[in-house]
Amino acid sequence: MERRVRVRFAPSPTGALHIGGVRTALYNYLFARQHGGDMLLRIEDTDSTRFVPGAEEYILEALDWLGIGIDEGLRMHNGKIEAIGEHGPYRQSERREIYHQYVKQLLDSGHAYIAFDTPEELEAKRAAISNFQYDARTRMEMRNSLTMPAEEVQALVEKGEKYVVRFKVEPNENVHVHDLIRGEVVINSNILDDKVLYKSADDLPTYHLANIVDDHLMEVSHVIRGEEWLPSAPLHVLLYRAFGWQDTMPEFAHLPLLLKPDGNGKLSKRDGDRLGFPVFPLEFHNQKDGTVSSGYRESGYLPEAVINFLALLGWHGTGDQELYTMEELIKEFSLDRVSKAGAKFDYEKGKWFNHQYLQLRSNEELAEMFLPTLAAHGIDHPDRKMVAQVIGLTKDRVNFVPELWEQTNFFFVAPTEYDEKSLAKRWKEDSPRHMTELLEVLEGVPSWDAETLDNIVMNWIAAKEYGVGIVMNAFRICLVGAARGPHIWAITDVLGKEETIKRVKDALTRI
RNA sequence: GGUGCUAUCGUCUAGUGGCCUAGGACAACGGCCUCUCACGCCGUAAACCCCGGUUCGAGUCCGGGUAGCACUACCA
Repeated sequence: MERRVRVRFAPSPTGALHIGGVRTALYNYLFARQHGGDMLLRIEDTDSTRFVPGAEEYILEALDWLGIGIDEGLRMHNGKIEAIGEHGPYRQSERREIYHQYVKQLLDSGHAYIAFDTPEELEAKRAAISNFQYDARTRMEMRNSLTMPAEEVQALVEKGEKYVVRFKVEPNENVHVHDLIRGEVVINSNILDDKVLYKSADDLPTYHLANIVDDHLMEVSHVIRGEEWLPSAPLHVLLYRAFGWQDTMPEFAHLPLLLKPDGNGKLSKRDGDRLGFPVFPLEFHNQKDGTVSSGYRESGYLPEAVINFLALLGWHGTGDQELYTMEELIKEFSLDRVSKAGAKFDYEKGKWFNHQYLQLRSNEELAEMFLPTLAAHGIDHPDRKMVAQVIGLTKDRVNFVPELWEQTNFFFVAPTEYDEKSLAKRWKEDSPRHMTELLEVLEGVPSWDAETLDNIVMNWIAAKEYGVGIVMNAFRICLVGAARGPHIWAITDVLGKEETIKRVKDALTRI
């Protein structure tokens, strides 16, 4: 019996979507598309205390920007959140009634029990007994429905006493988890504790319960998530069994973690701040703590570059191919080609990917994207055609759109200062005389195009037996302010005759 | 501490017992191109964690060790 492939990405709205989460979403998406299945998005907001306003919108917008399409659940559509599908609601905080009946089912079947131990009591217990664990060995010493008379439990519950529902893990059983990436993982149930499944304080389940109930109800066929979930996978298997859902239990695949570039450990928000690169897809203004986190989009990354970069962090195709479109990824992606070991986040390679994709964009498109940077430098209403033209001359030397400014600024603003190093190396004793003569040559050209200029100026240089390098570099310094930039006739072409001559004259008075 | 996962150039990785004299990419370095700076192209350097075992043969399989990471909440 082949089940329809249905996968889900289920983030918590506790802040900006971490880049590792983006990769998880991507792999889920690729898997779903490849199998002609469904990609669901569910919001796991069962921890009311960690909710951050705007986070949900952020997550959906980020996926939308990256082109990770959602078939069911919550998604961004024309800037607004919409819910689609038959299995809603898709926010766990809106599914309280659903969870109630499943908590009751577990309670009634004896797979779970009510516990009244307060957080303080548990803390005291942990302090008193090293390695204390709420499990088969200790639960009979605690305040719960297994140790208290039924009437007392009921009285306390009715009185409004805060309680939790714990899963009753049967001891000494080897639980097998089949993982699509790692193979068979076996854990003895003795090391599992009686996990809290539901808390009456906010009338919400914890992740473990909500996750299993929702995946079952939403008919999820494959759970593809980060490796940090591997240790709790046996608990989830036990939960499926307790509900009697083992026959439709999803397949599991635990993805390797994204590690920090230096040293080891999971990549975190702080690493981005520390090392100077974004760890979030979009810029995020956290309304809860007032912090601002930089994003890939705002840093000038192209979504297709981020996708390609992320896809290869933990996955590799069969050949040497490194550049993949989303369509190619969908075609080639395979869980059994996902690495098992964590991948250090290589920001430098990310830059290279962006460089590659930047070259593929048209000059006009890049010009549009460059406008805000120009505006930031006081260039408010530039000639679009001219902007596209100078981008065409310089885009192959940048990794990001904003970097275009350093390469093109002299096209927009005439130099007033001249780079000392360039001067020292390229501005010789004869340069003022050369430039004065060049001025006459330029004034006399019949046509201001690259070919004509090149012919006339090169002939003049040859006739005078000047060095090409010495004249051209001095000329370049006059126009650019330094010994850098595109081909000189490309520059004069953009600048035009009048401006070119003006810059040479100005340089003559200033150097 | 306990449990689990993992281990190839600095980094991402190819490798599924002989095609491995370990391949590709990023970064580094050198050269070419050239009016400059870049881009690009060409090239150089750079790795199988250790110890045993299986086998005619091990980067590849097995065991042990070591190391790294994750988990160990009324967070996800």
